[in-house]
Amino acid sequence: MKRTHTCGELGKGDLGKEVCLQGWVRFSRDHGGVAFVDLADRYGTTQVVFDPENLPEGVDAKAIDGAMKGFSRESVVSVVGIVRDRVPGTEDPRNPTGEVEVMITSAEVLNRSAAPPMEVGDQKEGVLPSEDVRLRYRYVDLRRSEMVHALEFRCKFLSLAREYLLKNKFLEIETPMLGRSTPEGARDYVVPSRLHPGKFYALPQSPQLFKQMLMVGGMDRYFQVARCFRDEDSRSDRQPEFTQLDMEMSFVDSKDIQDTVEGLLSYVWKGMYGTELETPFLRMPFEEALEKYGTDKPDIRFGLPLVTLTDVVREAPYGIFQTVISRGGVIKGINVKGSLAGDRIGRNEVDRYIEHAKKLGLGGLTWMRAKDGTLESNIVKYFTPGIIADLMEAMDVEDGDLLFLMAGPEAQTVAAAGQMRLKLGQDLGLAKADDHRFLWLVDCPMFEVDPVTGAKGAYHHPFVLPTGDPHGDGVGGECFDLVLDGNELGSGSMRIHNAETQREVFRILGMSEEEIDEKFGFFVEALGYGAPPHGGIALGIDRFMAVLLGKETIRETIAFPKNKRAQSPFDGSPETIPDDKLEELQIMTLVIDDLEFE
RNA sequence: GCCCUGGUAGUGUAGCGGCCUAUCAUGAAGCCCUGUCGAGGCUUCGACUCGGAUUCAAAUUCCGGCCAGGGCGCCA
Repeated sequence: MKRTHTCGELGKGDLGKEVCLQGWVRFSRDHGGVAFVDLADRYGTTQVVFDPENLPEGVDAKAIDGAMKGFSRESVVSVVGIVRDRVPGTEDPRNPTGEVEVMITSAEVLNRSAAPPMEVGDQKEGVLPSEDVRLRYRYVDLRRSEMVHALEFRCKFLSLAREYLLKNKFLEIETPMLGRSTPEGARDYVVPSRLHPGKFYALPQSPQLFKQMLMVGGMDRYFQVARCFRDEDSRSDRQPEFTQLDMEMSFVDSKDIQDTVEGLLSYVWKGMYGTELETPFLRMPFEEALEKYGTDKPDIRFGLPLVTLTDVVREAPYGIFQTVISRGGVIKGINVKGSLAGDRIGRNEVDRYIEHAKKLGLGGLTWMRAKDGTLESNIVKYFTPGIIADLMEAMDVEDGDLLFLMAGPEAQTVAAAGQMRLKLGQDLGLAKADDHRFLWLVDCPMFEVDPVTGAKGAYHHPFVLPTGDPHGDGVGGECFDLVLDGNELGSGSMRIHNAETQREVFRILGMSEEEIDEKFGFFVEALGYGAPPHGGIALGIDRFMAVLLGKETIRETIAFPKNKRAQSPFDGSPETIPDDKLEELQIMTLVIDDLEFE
């Protein structure tokens, strides 16, 4: 008999029906006579019961009993039975199907499972196996409701996004996976060409050039759920292959793109959560983000702003500050308000923050407490009453507050102070998991200068439209990042649509005319054939899902992720290939039997 | 390339120089049990990541490797 219902849909309305359920044996409880089995699938769990005392005429109890001997955990089974009310008082209110049960009249094992390497049922306060084990047996792990939820969530998100974009004139277009390797950027994943020995394709780091050429091609509005590849070391929020919701629009400005994303997310929000997303999102200039939050992706779910104190304490005869300032460094402060439990952070905890500060690369951490209208600490003696008053005003100090001061070279100290702020926010429980705050990071620089080599690099990428003369000092880029709860979820920009401007930016980035022609000639040429003003954005879907689902890593939102070393625990890739295949591709490797030749 | 954390039965853990023939839970196997739902009871099974060193004695200390994760660099 074929399945008539899933394991998540039977209810009072089905009483008396003969049904066939097929699924996995999650838990079973054999009482010697009566026996219960929780039969589960993606849709839910239904209790089926073997009730030998109450079987209808003609049912072979022995056969059922025999089949059920094979109902080991996670075995796939098929049962036929009658939907009936549960004995009063034994309903399970936690389970949507908990008002009814299926009395088995026939049972069959479809495929017996070996003892599973992990608990699949999620009623219990689960002790999950290590990620290692979970990934090796991902097909078992995927049965857990948490994984089912994550994948359903992701699917629904993308499906709503697609719905919105299609309603708004966007055209979904696929772009090639086999393309050419472009300089700069991340390391490419590379694919050898059999027909052109010695030549290689590169898998796309993003469809950037193709989507721009789609605009030149008059497609007007494009989107794609695009798989992208970057051969760089993994982190909890990135892995070799990832998914972007990629968009591009013609005849728009930055605000149009931002409005489109806000509209898109509002639509998705409504569909996912049934609530209105607050728009427009906050726009925060790049400089303000760095100044107040010490990062270009601020988490604005809580305060604890950083305060620059360099000028305030400039005259204080405190050796550490003097040295730092004389070397052009900065002093940053955080006020942990007494109302945020600053007054409950004890000396031991302060010491731990000092240790943490050192781990972040700071020389140390200066701290003070506000009491009786002034500041207390072992170093206040170096500060005149005037400086203390200025400090208290700059940091908005009240009794009970705890101040942390950090000093050092600017970039490093700002970043470390930002990390410290996040650490405090986390320790004090200031950011609530279900609170989400979007913001647009705007007014970004066009270029960043490598502090060591002095070379200019693109802050976003070389296709961003400069806001002025690209040679101008500190010229801005017409670009913006979408930030959610301290995560960069996307970055967008207006693009250069003038061929000469594009060449000029390449030159500033240190490319010769020959290099430009060689690497980007096709692209610059395209801009010369009627490229409309255009711009777009790409949203990092894996990260987006991880943040919304409250997951620590993007791997929780990907069915088959790579591990930290970019290997696939399921199929064992990457793997060597036979010599004859290498020969066909005319490839020789420098690795022989694990010996690497440099 | 570098730094940090961890590696004990199938799974999750305790132990952190001799009380270790290694704890507990879960699981698996078997038995008992007619209303459970993480059922319950009884019995049994099953483990110190690898190599070296220190020591009378190492799961425990040290060194190195391997494996996993987090981070720095890297990620236009």
